[in-house]
Amino acid sequence: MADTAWIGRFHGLNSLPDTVKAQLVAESAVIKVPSGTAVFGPGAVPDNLLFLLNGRVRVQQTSESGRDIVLYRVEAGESCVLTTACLLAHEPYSAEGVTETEVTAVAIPRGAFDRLMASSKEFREFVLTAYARRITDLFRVIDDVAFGRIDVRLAGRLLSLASDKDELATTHSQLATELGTAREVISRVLNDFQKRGFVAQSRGKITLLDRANLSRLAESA
Amino acid sequence: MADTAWIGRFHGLNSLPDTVKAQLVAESAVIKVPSGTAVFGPGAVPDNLLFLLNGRVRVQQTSESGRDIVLYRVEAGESCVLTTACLLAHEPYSAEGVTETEVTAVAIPRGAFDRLMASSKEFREFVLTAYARRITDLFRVIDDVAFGRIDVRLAGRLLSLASDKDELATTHSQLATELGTAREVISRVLNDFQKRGFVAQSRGKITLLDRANLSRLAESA
DNA sequence: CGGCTTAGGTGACAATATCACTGAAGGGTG
DNA sequence: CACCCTTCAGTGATATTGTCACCTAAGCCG
Repeated sequence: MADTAWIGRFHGLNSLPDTVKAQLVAESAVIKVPSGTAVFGPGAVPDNLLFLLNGRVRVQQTSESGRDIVLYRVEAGESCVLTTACLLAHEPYSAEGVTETEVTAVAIPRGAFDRLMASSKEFREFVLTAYARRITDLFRVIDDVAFGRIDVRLAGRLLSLASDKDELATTHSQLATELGTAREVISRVLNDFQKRGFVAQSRGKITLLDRANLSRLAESA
Repeated sequence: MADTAWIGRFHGLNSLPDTVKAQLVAESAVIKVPSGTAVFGPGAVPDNLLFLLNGRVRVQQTSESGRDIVLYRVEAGESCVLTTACLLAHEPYSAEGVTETEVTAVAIPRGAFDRLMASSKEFREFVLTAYARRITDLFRVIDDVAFGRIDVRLAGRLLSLASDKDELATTHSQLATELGTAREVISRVLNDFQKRGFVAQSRGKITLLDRANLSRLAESA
């Protein structure tokens, strides 16, 4: 009996019939990818759909001018549907996916993916729902970039990047990429945060001192 | 013999086996929608996937602050996949689709959509490719909003909205929504264009006078 | 004609982006 | 350790874009 335990991690895959689960397990492979690897993007066309068991993938875009912006992150329990889009769309994507941690993932080959799409309603829903979620993520990015204030966005991003820790090992440049802005802008806003006692800074490190006020700022739509 | 002629309009559907074509035609209905109708969005949850035979649907988003931005347009021969996303994602979308012209479309009910996804590899590819295209559209919007210059974007948008005509019946406000900016900004840029002889303006109307220079500006990444 | 609604203009100011630097921190290496 | 060297961060000047407040003009309609 193959080990189908990982399927339980994917909300929406649990309800697959046992035969389909078996098929899925039989045709897929669990892989490990080191941190910092491009899993798709220009020059790295994948031929697998990835389901993340552990770790995180950052999806970002580089504009012609060379500037970057983070689009969204794929977390454990989610699938990286852009890999399939990458396969199907023959136009080259300017977006790329990079592992931010070591990643354990289930790789489903193209053929198996298609067979599963054909045979299982639940699998179809899972995949289409994943697409829908990414699209909403992108809507959110557009809204933020077009209409959001930089200080509000930065406060929110600091909190979400820090998660439960209070220290954040990141440079101003990286934060600029997170928000699609310039490093100088981040530097100025962070200095302002520092003056207000929200954070402390040292080279390559930011310490959150006042989550309450950062949250309040982040919420002020 | 049912009329399957419209299928020919959809690149990617042509290659469907005849049995599938017949199924598609049998289960779908050709509908007409007047201009200015919301086909999906908050308060208008659809239960059909639309394939556009004629006309155009504008998809735009309204931010919390009440400002709008146009995300992309669905043209004849394309499918409005966001309707399916709308169905699947139980979270409410802030985006809405509005017909810009009278629209003739093939409406495929949810159930038929799912059966087609199950039965036809070509149909699956068609749908997933449509998703991929929308995602690239959104990438493009993000890139423009985050890194593009307003004059460059406006020049490009004027050209694409005008298509082959030289007159454009649109207000500064509408153009502001196109680009997700403020009316005043559009007014200033248009006055600049006018001074440079690129366009002429009158109330609610813009005439393109110098496409060559507008193009050159639009291309200057 | 006079009032009403919508389109568009404008100045002042705020926020953000860009440019061109500067110095400072830390990591190697002799 | 001293010396480079690279990367990170700070800063002033300036350009672009967004915001606010208010104004004028055009067209519609009674």
